[in-house]
Amino acid sequence: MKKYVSILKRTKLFSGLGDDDILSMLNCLNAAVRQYNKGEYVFRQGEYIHDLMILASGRIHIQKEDYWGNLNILNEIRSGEIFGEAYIVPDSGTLMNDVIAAETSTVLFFDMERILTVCPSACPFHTRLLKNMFYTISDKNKSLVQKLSYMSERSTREKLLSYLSDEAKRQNSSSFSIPFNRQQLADFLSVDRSAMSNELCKLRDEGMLDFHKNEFTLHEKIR
Amino acid sequence: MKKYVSILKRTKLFSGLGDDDILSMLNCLNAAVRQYNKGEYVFRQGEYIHDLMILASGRIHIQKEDYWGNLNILNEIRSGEIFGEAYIVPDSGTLMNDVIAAETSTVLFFDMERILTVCPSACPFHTRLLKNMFYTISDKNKSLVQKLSYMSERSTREKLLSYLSDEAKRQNSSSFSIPFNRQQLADFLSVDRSAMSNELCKLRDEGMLDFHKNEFTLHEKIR
DNA sequence: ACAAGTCTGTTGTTTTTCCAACGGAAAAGA
DNA sequence: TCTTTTCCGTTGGAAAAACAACAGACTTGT
Repeated sequence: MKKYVSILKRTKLFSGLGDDDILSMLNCLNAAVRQYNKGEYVFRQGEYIHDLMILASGRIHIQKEDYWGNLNILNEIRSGEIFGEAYIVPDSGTLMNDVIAAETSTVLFFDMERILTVCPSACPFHTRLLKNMFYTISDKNKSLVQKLSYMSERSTREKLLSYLSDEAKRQNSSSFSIPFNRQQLADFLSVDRSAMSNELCKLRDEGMLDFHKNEFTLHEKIR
Repeated sequence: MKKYVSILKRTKLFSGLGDDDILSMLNCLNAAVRQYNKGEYVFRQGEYIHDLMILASGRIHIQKEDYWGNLNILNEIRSGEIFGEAYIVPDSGTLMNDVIAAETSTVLFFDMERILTVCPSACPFHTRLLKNMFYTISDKNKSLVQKLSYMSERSTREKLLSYLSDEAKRQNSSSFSIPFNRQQLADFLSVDRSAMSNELCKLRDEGMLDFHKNEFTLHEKIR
């Protein structure tokens, strides 16, 4: 278990905790580890989940296969991120998606029940962990709502505007950079790249904004 | 405060707790109440939020106004639901949306810091509250991810298929009913009603599914 | 410095969605 | 029962997005 402490230290869930604290908590929380090879299933649609997982290394895909067999990749979990947090409710039903290792991955499992129940020995850092966990889930929630607000726009143009508008707000400046290239932005907003590129240039020609690579500048509306 | 206990009892956050427990916890958590008239702002974009809110009565809209002044209603909070849970992270930045009373509303405010810190008097039901809160947020998270998966489909047809497919899984039957009429389903999936209606009929004509009003039946793919 | 590969804008065609409008069926109300 | 309203499917034209294909700019690696 010791070798995972340095990894866990850098995750949101264990931030602010010392090596010894983490190590003692791994016992306290009854943590388990498992390795998965590329392509191996971590969970399958229909299973019940009782643990919270942290991906210690590797890359994991949350996939969905619909009634007629069409496959879709919903989310990519990267090293240090948690997953399964949406299924910690006792009667939340079975897993809707498949969870598959996209490359060789190491997963840590934590007993949810233990995390939520303050341990009898009054493990002193449990409170900190609880807070961190709230923050992590709450943060994930926030970004989900935001993404939802972009995707609920009807047109590519409006999706772009709402996303860029939000980024300007978030970075508190009408000039800002985004963490995507064009293809990634298109995937993020679920639109066609070339159509999006086209729309971006129209917006530029109309004087709404300017951009150079990933640097964007929004302009005031002229009245 | 007493008059709110009966309302709170029916919320997920306070489920499983007795009247006296709730009342003592309202003190423990330093709860505050405020009334809002229709059209009044509860929060404005740009504010910092430190509390978790429960809507005791009324209806509240989470709205978004983009950089150029276009308005969008993102979410409707109904009586008994929580909101603001996405902003409990200390450095989560300022609120991205406006929060407005859609009708006369009563809002209860809870100090987040107190909820997350086990109170010194070891308030015996605090642990239960913490669990409930995890469950509530986690549940919200789950439904957000699901909705996101429908909306990330490119076409109306695929949005319908992924939603209906999921409902069939969830209700564990290829025959099931949905809680929407056509217009509501279209709003939920962010598509045009008539186009969606059209697509539904095409799917029916192709033998993929059948429906009568809100009752749907999915058919196996013929190979 | 050169070659190979990636990223981005552009264009024309096909496909899909949006929009407005209408009529029939069902539901709600008087 | 009769009227009014809501819901739903249908249609045709306008608008937008998807798709395929390509060329120039920029990167990367050798």
